[in-house]
Amino acid sequence: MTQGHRQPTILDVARAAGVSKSTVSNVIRGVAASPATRTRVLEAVARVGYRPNAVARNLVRRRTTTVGILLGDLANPFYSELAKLVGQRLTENGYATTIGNTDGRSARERELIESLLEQRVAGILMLQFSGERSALNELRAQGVPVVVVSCWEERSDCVAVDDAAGVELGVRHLLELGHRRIAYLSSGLVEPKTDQARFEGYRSALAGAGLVCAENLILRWEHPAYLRSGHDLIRELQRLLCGASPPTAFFVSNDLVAIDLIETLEQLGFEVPEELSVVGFDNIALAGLARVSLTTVAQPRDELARAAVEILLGRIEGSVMHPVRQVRLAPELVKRGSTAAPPTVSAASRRP
Amino acid sequence: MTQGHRQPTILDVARAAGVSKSTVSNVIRGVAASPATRTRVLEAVARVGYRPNAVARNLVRRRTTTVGILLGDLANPFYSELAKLVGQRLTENGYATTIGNTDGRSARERELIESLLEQRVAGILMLQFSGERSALNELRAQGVPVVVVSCWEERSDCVAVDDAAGVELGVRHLLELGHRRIAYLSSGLVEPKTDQARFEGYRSALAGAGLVCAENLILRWEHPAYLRSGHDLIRELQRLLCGASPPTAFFVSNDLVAIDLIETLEQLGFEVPEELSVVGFDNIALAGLARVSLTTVAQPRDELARAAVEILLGRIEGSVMHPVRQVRLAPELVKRGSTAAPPTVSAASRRP
DNA sequence: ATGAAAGCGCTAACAC
DNA sequence: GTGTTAGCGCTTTCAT
Repeated sequence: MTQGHRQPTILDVARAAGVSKSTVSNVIRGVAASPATRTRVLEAVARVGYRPNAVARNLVRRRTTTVGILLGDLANPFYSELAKLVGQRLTENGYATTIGNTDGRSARERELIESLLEQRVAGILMLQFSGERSALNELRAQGVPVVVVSCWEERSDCVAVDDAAGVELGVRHLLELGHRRIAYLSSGLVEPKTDQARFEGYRSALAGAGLVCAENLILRWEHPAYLRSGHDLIRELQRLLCGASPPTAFFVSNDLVAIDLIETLEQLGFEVPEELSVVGFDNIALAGLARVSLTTVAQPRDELARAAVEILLGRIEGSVMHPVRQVRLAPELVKRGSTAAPPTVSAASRRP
Repeated sequence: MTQGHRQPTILDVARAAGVSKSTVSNVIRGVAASPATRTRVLEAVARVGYRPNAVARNLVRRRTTTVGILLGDLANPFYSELAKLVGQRLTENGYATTIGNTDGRSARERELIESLLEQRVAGILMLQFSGERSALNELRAQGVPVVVVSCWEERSDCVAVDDAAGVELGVRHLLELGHRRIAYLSSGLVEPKTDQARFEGYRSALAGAGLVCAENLILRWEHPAYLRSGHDLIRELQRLLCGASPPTAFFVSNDLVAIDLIETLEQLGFEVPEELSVVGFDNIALAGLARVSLTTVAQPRDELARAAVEILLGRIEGSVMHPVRQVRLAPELVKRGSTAAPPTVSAASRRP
């Protein structure tokens, strides 16, 4: 039992079973084994308490079965929910996962990629991507498969929702409710590329209704922060609300900030949805709570995870040299209690 | 650039720099190097595009710098928030993390541990633990450090909040508000051990006020489910609410279920906190939203993570043979809007 | 079906 | 300070 505290190796098993190393190896991997020796070896394995050393195996096979998952923030439900799904699928396929938080900083992203490369991961799933060209090049040069998830990236395999179409769904819903002055809100919590695509959707949806998007109805900030966290943001919001022709609704580029907005608006004395409507993006679990009840554009997380893993494993186990594979999924509008018809003029003017 | 697609090894660098393998190794590890050769080697590293192979290093050093994190459910904010903190601290200390979801199933837990052991992780952090004795024994036998986090476990290093004290805080708050009939609710989402400890806290707090805990005010179910998910659970809840002497308040063993309870109660036509008060446990971010505003017993997640990592690294890097280290942290009550004084009799009888 | 032998890419004594 | 050497524990030809 206590044998100097060296873990038993395949050689110990071989000796215990009276066979050679390679025979043990064969038995363990389930190839070429006569029933007789098979049981002998298995017994020996149990007797000495042998457990294969994956590190050694990985070295000699020159590949691991670990995939790296890079994400923005594990405390953000959108990422943790997605990470869970992706991890599940990976496990089912015999892969282990190692996780890294970038906190939205591209320096951190580089470090993490570097580390994953040293670990010789079989592939990488980027649930958030800074968009840095160099990172992608590095990975391509190393021949490590990558798929970018939930964020469109032409230069790489990727699977994402159709951002513009999603926003159009949301904006059109607001238009149908009768809103004409719809504000757009976004924070650095979503990647610049994604935000840009969503903003385009917003603009084109307005254009489709013969409306132009007014500069003073747009509020975007770059740091990954919430309204609550910065007083200047709240001031900007107030300026927006008290301008010449204030909005009657908001489209917000992700649920977390949408919820943050609702909190802030209510704190400022506005009622949602009676006075102001709010639409989010993502459909995180939180949005579905009765107390929150956020109307939002749902990303099909399950599909996202399924497609991402399928593409990644395809690259790892086979056709690395194939053309870029990109999947664009359809978003869906989930109507809940944060949207309603705009207040009538008389009701609106009743405000303090 | 394209060199038959074999990654450059330390030997390639050695040749390129005109030195031996070990000199390169020395430079990379930052030991014994004359400034002259140092730069020569570093140049060669850059020229050939060398990246150390961690797999090979791990094999020869007979240890990795990866720690395994086992948790119940990544989609549960309590775990994902904790996992983030723990991962952060680990990264700061040069460790990578690999994550595994047990989904609360102990079979899955065993599989994951087995896999981590094969990967030869340096240590394991169990953010949820089934309590299975055999798992712990196995790990001890392998000499792999483990610390159980947020769940008390005498047989192992662990750091957790004082569950009983936490519940007493919550129950005493309810008592002070004037509640006398306080129900206890818990689901399989929290480990049996933890639930037991919390239940004891509940009982002792009641006893401290000269109250006995009535059987018909207790609702516990074992599967990790929500009220919403099962109609029989809702029926049981209704039975509890319509009994001879119904509760005026609930203590719930975790926030997710507490929020679930509030949703269910409101759906059933009860107002929270006007008719029924609810106290949770954990203080996940969600609980702090104005729309949710859950009074709850906070676990100091930051402290939990800090202590857990400190103990684990202590074991990994040093004193494996020391006596069990256990840290019990003090919980804190966070009063919010889900608790209030019980309704007066006349108000109560006004119910439909 | 089984065994012998040659590494995988690196570190760590130990010589020089 | 630098080079030589002997493995780490396993897989994988290649003989037998």
